[in-house]
Amino acid sequence: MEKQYYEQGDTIILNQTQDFHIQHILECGQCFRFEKIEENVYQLIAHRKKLRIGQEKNQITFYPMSMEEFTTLWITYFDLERDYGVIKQQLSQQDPILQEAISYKPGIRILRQDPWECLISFIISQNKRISHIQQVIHYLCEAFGDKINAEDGSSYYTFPTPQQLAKATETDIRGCKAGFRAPYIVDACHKVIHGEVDLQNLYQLPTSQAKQELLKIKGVGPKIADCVLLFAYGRYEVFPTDVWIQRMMKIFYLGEEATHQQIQQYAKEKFGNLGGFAQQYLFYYGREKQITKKQ
DNA sequence: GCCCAGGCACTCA
DNA sequence: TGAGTGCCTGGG
Repeated sequence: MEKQYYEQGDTIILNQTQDFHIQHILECGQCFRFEKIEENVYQLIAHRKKLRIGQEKNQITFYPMSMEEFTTLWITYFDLERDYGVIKQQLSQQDPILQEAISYKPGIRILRQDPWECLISFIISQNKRISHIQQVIHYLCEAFGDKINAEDGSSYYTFPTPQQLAKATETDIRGCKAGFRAPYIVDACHKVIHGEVDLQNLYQLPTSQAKQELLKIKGVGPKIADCVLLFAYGRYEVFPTDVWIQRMMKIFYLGEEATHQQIQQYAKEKFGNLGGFAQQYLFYYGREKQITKKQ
């Protein structure tokens, strides 16, 4: 992306609103530690920071933010160097359904999140609504993360590190309303701390091997592994297939009888390295419009 | 009160 | 190997 951002006091202003919509980015189901303050104004906690992101017609503001912090952390986080225009064009060209899904929420971008936080968040996500997932994560952060006092006098909690979370017993984690997922979180802590699953090393591995590593953790199946690969490791060729995506693929492309495997195979052939992006447009579209049968 | 939600593990054929 | 079922919890 061309350099379309500049510093103004303790705010960074981004003049690139074509392929960036803060609501689409945060509410498309890829991340959970955000809060809507008002229309098009959100608070986000990531990288141990809390920031306020506002979007008006032609500009997006990040506050509080220095140019240095923006360039070292947030350009990567928001994937700002990637030209989503090209991706959207490629996907739209081959398919009217995707074209519709993309034009419905054109401002989606795939965030590059912290693998550990992403892993735990998606373990929590099974059988839960987003508000509930957010609640459990909040409890975990409050109980085991660091409390940070912001300059404006407010405070917030960081996402607990594996070491911090490992101090929790299964009972503690159940106390955070994690329910049957509590032992899964304990297992994730154990395997990560003892190096049985090396999250840093996954960056170096081919996607299929990285997936095998993630699957070693209890409570992590193909869907959650794919979500982590996509939202933390930037493996855009994966196609996380949950119930919504399954519905969409059956309704729009493959028919009711299609198996999970056929869906994966079809997505691989059709979307290739853009599978992750296609998935996210389709998912958000389907869920928002509650598409549960052929229109 | 009942049903079910952005899956997974476990069991049993 | 594949299908069926239970799971914490809270919101509709």
